[in-house]
Amino acid sequence: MATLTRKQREILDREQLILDAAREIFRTCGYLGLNMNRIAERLEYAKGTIYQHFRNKEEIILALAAGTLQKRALMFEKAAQFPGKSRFRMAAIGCAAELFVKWYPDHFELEKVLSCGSIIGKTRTKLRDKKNAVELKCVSIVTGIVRDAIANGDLKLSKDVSPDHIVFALWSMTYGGYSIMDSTETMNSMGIESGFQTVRDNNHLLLDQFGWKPFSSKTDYNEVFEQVHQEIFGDGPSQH
Amino acid sequence: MATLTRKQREILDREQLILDAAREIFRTCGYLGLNMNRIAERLEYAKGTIYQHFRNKEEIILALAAGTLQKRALMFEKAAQFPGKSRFRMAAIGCAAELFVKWYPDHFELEKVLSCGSIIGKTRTKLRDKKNAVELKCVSIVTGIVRDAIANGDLKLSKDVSPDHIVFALWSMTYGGYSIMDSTETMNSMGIESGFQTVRDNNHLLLDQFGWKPFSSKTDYNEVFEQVHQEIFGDGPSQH
DNA sequence: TGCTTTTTTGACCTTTGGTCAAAAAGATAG
DNA sequence: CTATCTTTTTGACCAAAGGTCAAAAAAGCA
Repeated sequence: MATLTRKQREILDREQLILDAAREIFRTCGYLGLNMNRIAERLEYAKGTIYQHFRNKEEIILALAAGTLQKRALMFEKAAQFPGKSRFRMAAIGCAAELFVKWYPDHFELEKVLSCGSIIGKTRTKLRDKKNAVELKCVSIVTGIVRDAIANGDLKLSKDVSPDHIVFALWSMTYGGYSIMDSTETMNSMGIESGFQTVRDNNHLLLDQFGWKPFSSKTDYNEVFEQVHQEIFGDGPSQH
Repeated sequence: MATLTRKQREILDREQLILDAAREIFRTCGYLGLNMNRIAERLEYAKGTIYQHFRNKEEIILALAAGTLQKRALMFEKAAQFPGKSRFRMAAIGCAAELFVKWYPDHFELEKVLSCGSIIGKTRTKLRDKKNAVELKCVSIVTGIVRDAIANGDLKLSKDVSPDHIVFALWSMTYGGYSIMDSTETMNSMGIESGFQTVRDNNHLLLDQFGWKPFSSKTDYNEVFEQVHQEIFGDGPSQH
């Protein structure tokens, strides 16, 4: 039948409770501190019950990452709707990406754990695909903006550069920059005042070089950033 | 006294044996598959003996990473000595970085594991500092080339850009690109033929934008890459 | 050779991931 | 409302792995 029994709904709700508890534990205790006993204890369920929802803690972590990634996809969607020139919309994506790592700092840690081969290897393909689908969505939103820019003449690509190439470049720069910022001591020895600002600048440098108008010499993209920040993301992370 | 007893030398040598065994196990079984019992068993030592060298498996992984990083520092040193224009020397660094990840693919996996807060947190500051020192060495070699370029006029920086800024940009792009390449399924859905080539291109795009001469429109940097490859790294990874 | 110091060993303990038969709760039929 | 069947929950149990340490073995020394 279409509707769920009361019990079935109860079980479904519990899944979220487990994830909430797990996220909290992961946030404070990290990968090694997160364990099934602790989750069960906190929720006052038996350990076996947790295992009915998730095969192991790695799958819980994967589900957590998929959850925050979903939020990023929503943020990207909102950003892509920023009215105005294509490059402003791309700047809005940059704003979304930056706010995302600031709003959900634990997501980065989740990603790092999941990037380890032997850890992600414990999860089922099916669940990984679910997360990958969300990630692909983020990518395709960005690619869409690039295509729009080409379509309306803001951007003319030389024939050895594709839209995917541009997306890959921005993604590399942003992901790499954030990674270095939060996991390397060496960063502190370098004379970088604000890592976030530098990543922004570098991305705009790239977009200039690709020939995407208007160039950053003509437009103050920090102003655009602030505008996007206020108008689109002014209400902070939405918790639902 | 200055010289070591036979026994002391034996112990010192054993440290390397442990690391060799651990590297092999880590390579094939990853973080979760590496454990003290297995190392001890393989070397026919008691577990307690392993613990005399390393406090836990995380410190072994850290030592392994420091080891390969040392090789990278040596490669960077050789690359920096490439004779010719400053930007060619920088291209040589790019070549070194690319060959490094190809020659020592397990290093990347080590780095990913160590980037997890709760894992790196189990290691002593002293050991982390040792690894950081090597990393800083790599960075300072690159910074040195940037300074040389400025000194001889190949590169004129606008005053809102520092040498560290350039190094950070290149590092972000390269590290980010390699990360995405080897841990994201989404990469496959994108139309990137060769990730390595794209990272190279993107780095040169950046250097062009920073105004570092000669520009990639004037010079075929793939040729420079091949030249560096042959002349400096033609003999493959040196095992010693 | 006998004593002291250093090193090695593996039994032992604890934690944690993971399983499963039995118990409890819930649904259904008479 | 009761008896029966089905689903869900439980926590005792097991195995694997991290980590410790007192006793044994080896090395150094006079």
